[in-house]
Amino acid sequence: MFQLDLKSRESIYEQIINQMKELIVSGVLKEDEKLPSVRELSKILTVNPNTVQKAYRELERQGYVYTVAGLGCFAASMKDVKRDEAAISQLTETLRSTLRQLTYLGFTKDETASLLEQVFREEQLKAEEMKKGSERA
Amino acid sequence: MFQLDLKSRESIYEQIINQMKELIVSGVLKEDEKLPSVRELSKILTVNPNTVQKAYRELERQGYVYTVAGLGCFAASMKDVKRDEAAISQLTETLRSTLRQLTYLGFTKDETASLLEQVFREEQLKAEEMKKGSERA
Amino acid sequence: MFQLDLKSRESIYEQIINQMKELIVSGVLKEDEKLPSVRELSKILTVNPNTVQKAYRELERQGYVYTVAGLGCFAASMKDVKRDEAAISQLTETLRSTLRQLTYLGFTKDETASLLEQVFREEQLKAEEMKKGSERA
Amino acid sequence: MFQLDLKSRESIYEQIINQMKELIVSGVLKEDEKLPSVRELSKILTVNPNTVQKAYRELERQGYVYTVAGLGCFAASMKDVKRDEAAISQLTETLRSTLRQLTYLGFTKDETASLLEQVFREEQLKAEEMKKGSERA
DNA sequence: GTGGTCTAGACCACT
DNA sequence: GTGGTCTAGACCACA
Repeated sequence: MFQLDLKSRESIYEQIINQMKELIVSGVLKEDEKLPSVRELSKILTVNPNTVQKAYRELERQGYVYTVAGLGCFAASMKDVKRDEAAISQLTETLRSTLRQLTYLGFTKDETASLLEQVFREEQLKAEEMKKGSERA
Repeated sequence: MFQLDLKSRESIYEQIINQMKELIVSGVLKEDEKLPSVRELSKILTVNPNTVQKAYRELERQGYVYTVAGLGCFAASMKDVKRDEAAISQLTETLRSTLRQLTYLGFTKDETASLLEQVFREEQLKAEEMKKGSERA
Repeated sequence: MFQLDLKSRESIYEQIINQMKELIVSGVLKEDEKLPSVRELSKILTVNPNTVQKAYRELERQGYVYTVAGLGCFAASMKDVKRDEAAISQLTETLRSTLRQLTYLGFTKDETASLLEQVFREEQLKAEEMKKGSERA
Repeated sequence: MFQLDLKSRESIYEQIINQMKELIVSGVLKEDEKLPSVRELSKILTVNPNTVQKAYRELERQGYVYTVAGLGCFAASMKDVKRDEAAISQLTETLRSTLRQLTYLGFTKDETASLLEQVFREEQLKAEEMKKGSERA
């Protein structure tokens, strides 16, 4: 279910956040479906509960999940996801920076465009597979 | 010449690296042209010399500049820039992740594509301006 | 009759307490009228009986209801409600803190005052409606 | 400088957040002025560094401070404070609930209004005193 | 059982 | 020195 890479530069709690977003957005976790509890997930991933907690808290702050103390953490409606300007402008800045880096490395516009196309296709395939996987289950 | 943003989440030495790359790749700094010394640049930017030092070392490692002991740091030939797979695969991973984040926020494929197109154009304009600016000088 | 919001940060038993107070103070529940039993209410609200139990205990402690063993829980006379200093001082502290937070967000005195006026009016309307509703019944 | 109440229902990191907001909004901490470091403040308050860190992080998220890794945490411009709807609607809800509680305790509208007036005046006086205190220093 | 807070350490990257 | 992340425990209130 989860793939953590301890060697990655992405911190553990960020990896948890992103993979959980993937599950929620792709619909594997339906609205109001319960997420694994903090302790449960921490055992599965052999990570400290605090690390999972940190991820869950950030997910709640961004509107992907909601929390009921004593009951657990649940997938929110996609309508509740906060599409705030700050997040978007930050992502476009990252996008800009990444594209710039690629041109520094000598990538032509065409090379970059085809790379983009490839990434797009891969993501789409991945999303479809996740959906099928959850439907089969 | 340099625009440092202390409030940015990008670390200072990364900002220096990226802006120096910009200057080299765009041709503002010609091949074999001398870069400002570590001390000089650290005074201009009012940052710690160690920070500039670190940026220069990384630029050298990536082949953007070369160092001559006792003389200073010089812009390398663009042929020397290491187009190493590691850097590229890391950048594509960042790209992939960024695009994913955008879809999480509800961006459709079209919206994302047009955002990309826009970023592309902006970067191209910026590059052209820098070129003109350095030609005028 | 009851509106529980699981997504709220107010705990469930607090929501029960507050809404029951509303019913008692507004007169929808007359003096000495029987409240639904713990089991009954827990089924209606689909919450844990312990949660309802806890709410009822707290309501009794504050003097809003009284319990007769074997018979159930009844609305107390409003004279019995404990207007204890502790509760009041805590509420004023909360009030103070909330108003402070608003000024932090840049609310001017006028903005805050008009917000207060609005909240006041809404609460009054709500109280009147509840009264009418119970008189019609 | 700081007054922590370990017995309070308000958690430690929330107390730190609120008191720091007070200092920033009242102008005791000027724009771009450095806050005490995480470790420093944790020693002063005899609290765990993680607790202070949690507070600082939340302050940054809300726009009251900005962080430069390796340098420290600095007071942000008041323009950067995020006046987002979520925060405001939550505060009005708290306001509503508090006023309701007061009416339950038998407070008349007049009593509540005068209480409000009093809170307002106290806050204003406090703000003026803090300002004078910091000007004297 | 659940999440929320807290302590007392540790290691890392950056300035 | 700075903040950022993480571990390994603990205690609390709530359901």
